[in-house]
Amino acid sequence: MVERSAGAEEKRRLILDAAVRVFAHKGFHTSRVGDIAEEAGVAHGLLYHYFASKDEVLDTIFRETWSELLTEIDEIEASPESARDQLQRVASRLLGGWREHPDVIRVLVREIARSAEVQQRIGELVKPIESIQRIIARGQQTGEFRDDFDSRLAGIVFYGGIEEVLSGWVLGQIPDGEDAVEAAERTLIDVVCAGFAATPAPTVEY
Amino acid sequence: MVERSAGAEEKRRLILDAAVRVFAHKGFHTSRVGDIAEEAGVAHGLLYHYFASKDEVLDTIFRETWSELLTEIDEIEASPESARDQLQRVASRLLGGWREHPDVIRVLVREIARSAEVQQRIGELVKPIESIQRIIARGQQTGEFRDDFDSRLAGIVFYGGIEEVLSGWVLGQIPDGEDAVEAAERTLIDVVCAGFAATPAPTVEY
Amino acid sequence: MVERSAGAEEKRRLILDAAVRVFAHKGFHTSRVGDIAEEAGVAHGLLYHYFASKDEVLDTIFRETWSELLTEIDEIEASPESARDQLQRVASRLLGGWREHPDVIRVLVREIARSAEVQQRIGELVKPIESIQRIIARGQQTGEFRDDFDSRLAGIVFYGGIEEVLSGWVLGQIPDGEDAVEAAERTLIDVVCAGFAATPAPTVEY
Amino acid sequence: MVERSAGAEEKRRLILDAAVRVFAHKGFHTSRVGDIAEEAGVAHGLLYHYFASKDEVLDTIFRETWSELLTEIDEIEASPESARDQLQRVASRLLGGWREHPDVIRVLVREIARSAEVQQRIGELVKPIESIQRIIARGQQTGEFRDDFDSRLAGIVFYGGIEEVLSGWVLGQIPDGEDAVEAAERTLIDVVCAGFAATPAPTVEY
DNA sequence: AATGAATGAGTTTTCATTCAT
DNA sequence: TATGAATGAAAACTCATTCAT
Repeated sequence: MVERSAGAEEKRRLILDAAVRVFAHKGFHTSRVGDIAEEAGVAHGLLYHYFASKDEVLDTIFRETWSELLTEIDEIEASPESARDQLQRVASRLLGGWREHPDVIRVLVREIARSAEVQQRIGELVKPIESIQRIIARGQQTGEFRDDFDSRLAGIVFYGGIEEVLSGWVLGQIPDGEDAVEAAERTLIDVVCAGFAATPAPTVEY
Repeated sequence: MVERSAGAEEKRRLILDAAVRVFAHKGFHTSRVGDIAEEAGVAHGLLYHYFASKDEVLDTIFRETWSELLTEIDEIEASPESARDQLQRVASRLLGGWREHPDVIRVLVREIARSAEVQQRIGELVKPIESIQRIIARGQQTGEFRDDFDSRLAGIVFYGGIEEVLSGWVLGQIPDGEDAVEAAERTLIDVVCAGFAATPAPTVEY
Repeated sequence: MVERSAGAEEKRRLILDAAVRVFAHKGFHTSRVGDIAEEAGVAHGLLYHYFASKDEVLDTIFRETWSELLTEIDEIEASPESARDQLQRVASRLLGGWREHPDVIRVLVREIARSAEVQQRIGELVKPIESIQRIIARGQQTGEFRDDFDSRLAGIVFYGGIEEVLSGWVLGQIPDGEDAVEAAERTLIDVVCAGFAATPAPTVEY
Repeated sequence: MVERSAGAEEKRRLILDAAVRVFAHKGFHTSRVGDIAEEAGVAHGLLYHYFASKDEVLDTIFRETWSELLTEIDEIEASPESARDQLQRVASRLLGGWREHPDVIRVLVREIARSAEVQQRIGELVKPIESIQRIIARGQQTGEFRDDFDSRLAGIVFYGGIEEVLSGWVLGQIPDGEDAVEAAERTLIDVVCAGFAATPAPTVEY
């Protein structure tokens, strides 16, 4: 990364933050470079001083957010806590992001998570899922979770639950209040982890 | 809706099917109207004989697929089966679509499900979630499920699990074999319904 | 001209009349062939059964109206009346067309009179002006009019006066009542012929 | 109106002048945006930097020309001259435009003056006629003109005469030499004002 | 660094015309 | 005759990107 003056770095941030807001509200493809520049209060030409293309702006948003996230998830995964607690903290981290940076989440969920284009450019997208899958698998090995289900699929289901809740907030389908995050987190963990739980498996009788 | 000759209806289908394939492979925004026409083997002008715009083609794809889906889900919801069985069948229907019409699912998942543009045009997108939520709530009322969790959030989590599995297939992240669908379905139901289940509730201690 | 069955001729008229209405309201370039067909209540393909192109429809409208007009003007020019009376009748004929076929006049004034394209195809457009110019010149020769002005220019001015009045009606700028036509005719003749008149200003008495 | 750099303003003019030439020779509807750009020697995209659409280019041409014209006509109307002299100067100004900017006149006459589309957008089109009508009416009040004719209709006739002369030049129907303008002006005033005149037909002596 | 004028490839859409039925 | 499905040339307009200043 090239060393830049403080003022320059400021402008870069300005553009990046503006891009997040614009992408969040209009979608990547529908957003024009001029929109971003206008939102940032700079001339659109300046964007090309800091980024090679509109695509690179999106990539950058993702990477900056994601790398931080990945670090934290890695730490959680490395902690000595129970699998259940680890899952809870992962969910908490992912859902909590919403309250702090809703627009960033909007962009991640809508423009990145399901886009094949970006998917190809960025392999890191699936890393959180992989962490979750490993946590579950470890929970199965330690006997904390029962082991009669596929941890890979279960990880996907767990992660999908998180993403859908985020998506619900993004699209305004579910109430998004002060304690909405906590409620969502609790429900998710309660329900899914109960399903994972080793013991008194529910006596399902058909 | 205008009455059309049989031959004309055929061409309309041709274009619609071609559009599904093209959107599935290149994404809506990246697909050109000419691509669709070429794939369908017709002149691009013909597309505008049947549809008002490229957008309307996407809308139509969604609506035709979705209305059929909604009918089936309504039937499931109205059946006298247990909540768990109903959920299983809903999941089965949603996941089963992948095997039968993968490209349609691709388009639904990538272009429609999370797109704010389409979302605004189409309120029906959330109906399956609502069905699921009602099924869960009813399960709680009958005592089949425990009632110490929020059925609305739980519905979202369940639906999210389904969508993420589909997404995994769409993006090629999880194996997609002959029995992948059945496996996914089983895991989903096993895990999540176990979490819902009334008895030996997990001893949650914070 | 090809002999046609009575029914066929009817359809042709239907289309032609519809075209007049449509051109009058939307202008030639802005009118689509489909608009004409719809207005006529036939399929747009049929138009090409009777006319070679959209252009030919406009040409036909012009020719059918104009040839009748030219015949009448020729008759007026050949009559033994005074120049002033001839001019009055020409003006009367041109302005009177408005009451009977406003849409035709609309099309003539707006789409044909000033269009270079049509102008080139149709030399007959200027024939009324030429008649007027000859009538004036003859009035000068007989001493009815003074001869110290250019009859060609005067003819143009006279004709221009007529056209502008029509244009005023077309564009809704001047009142268009029952007797508007007569009033316009009188003013035109009063004023302009008085200007042409050889001697002592016209004592206008009705 | 946005402040622009001198160089930018130059390019804007370049495009506007090119548009006048192109519209004058091919007509508005037949001219492509690319033609204008080519004539101006710029990329067609630049046109959209300065104007919102092809329509706006036409509007601008009209407005810029017309507002200047209206100012001058207002000045004439406000002058202490006789009605006849005022009419002469108005005619002179309108006809004189032809010698100076024939292409602008071509566009005004053919594309704007009688177009319903433009008419609706621009109410100012009729202002010169209104000035003429007021001048005539004032002439009637002062006794300079007889008052037994409708000044509104007379104004239209007068203006129509002017427009038709311009039209004759535009369409190449009347000779357009060095002194054609002066001749036309003289004939118009001679004839029409004589018709207006209160008393014994004008003894025109040069 | 910063601006915004300038470029032009690319896209949707329109619509006159043809033609099989 | 009559229909309307089918064609495809043409045109307006967009917008990411470049570059002179």
